[in-house]
Amino acid sequence: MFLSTSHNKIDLKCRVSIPATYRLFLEKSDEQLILFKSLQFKCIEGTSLSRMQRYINAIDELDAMSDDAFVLRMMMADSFETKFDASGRIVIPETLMNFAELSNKAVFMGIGESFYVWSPSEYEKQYKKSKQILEEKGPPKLILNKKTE
Amino acid sequence: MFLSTSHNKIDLKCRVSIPATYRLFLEKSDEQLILFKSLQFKCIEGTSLSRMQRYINAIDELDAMSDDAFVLRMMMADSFETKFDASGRIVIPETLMNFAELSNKAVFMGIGESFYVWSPSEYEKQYKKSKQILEEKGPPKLILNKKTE
DNA sequence: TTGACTCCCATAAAATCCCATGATATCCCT
DNA sequence: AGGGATATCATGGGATTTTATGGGAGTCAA
Repeated sequence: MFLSTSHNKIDLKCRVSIPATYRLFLEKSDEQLILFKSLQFKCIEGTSLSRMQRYINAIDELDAMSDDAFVLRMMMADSFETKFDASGRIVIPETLMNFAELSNKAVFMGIGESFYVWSPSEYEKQYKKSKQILEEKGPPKLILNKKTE
Repeated sequence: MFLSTSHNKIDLKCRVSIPATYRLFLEKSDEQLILFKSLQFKCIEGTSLSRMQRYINAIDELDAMSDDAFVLRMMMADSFETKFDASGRIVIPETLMNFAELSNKAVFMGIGESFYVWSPSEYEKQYKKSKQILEEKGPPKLILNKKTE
């Protein structure tokens, strides 16, 4: 499970340490790490290859000319399979550095099956936004054991 | 898995470097590379021989006299089995160079089980279109209800 | 013998591996 | 429970390998 948040340094070679807990989770389940452009936010999203596989399979099930297929294919094209060096770091591809406007700090935010990588400023912005929504609307109504057919 | 995008040069002998990640994927799974004319776009499509086999099987399940079967057989006829030279390059057959209107640059776009090879201008067009769809319609439904069973 | 194609070698730039270090965190022994 | 010993983590930088690309020599066929 990808959980908790940590602020790590990006060095001149675009290397960052993946939080050890994330890395151990991937290693334990013998999974490759995939990084890609978030479709919703200005951040990188990280997840396991097998989870990404689900989206790849979906492409074949859609009408090849459909809008969803278009967007999913582009998502694959903007994805990178990465692996750790001996000390648990990955290199963030230049495309993704630019997309998420990263320079020398990355905020890792675990959200369960995947995690986000933000620039510190973008992270702050999102964090404040969620706090504000919470104040205005109160806590979300969560249905924990919803039936998933 | 064919993922990510890269812009490679086509030299005077019509040679291009296949992105190393694609090549390694094929070598690791001991697969031949097949190139053929895309049925949907003005680009070359590349995939593994075993996936091509699935297309062939699909034809057998169609009415042999149908238009679909006819078109698919034509596609087979324009397919090429290619192999790398010692430094990981392939030669793009002239038919395919013309079909995709390639000259001296090729954009490799990995979409999972296969990849596209575009001319830079055609790639741009495709890229912009998907971005526009994303803006107008938002991410595909299956991204939004990420089931975490 | 003239193209067209295939090997083979060369190279600059980039990616990756390898070793080192200070800072934490964890263990273990009394 | 204290406190030193040990492991782990995040980070830095140099050495090595791989990648993408160019060009020439050999080969085969018509």
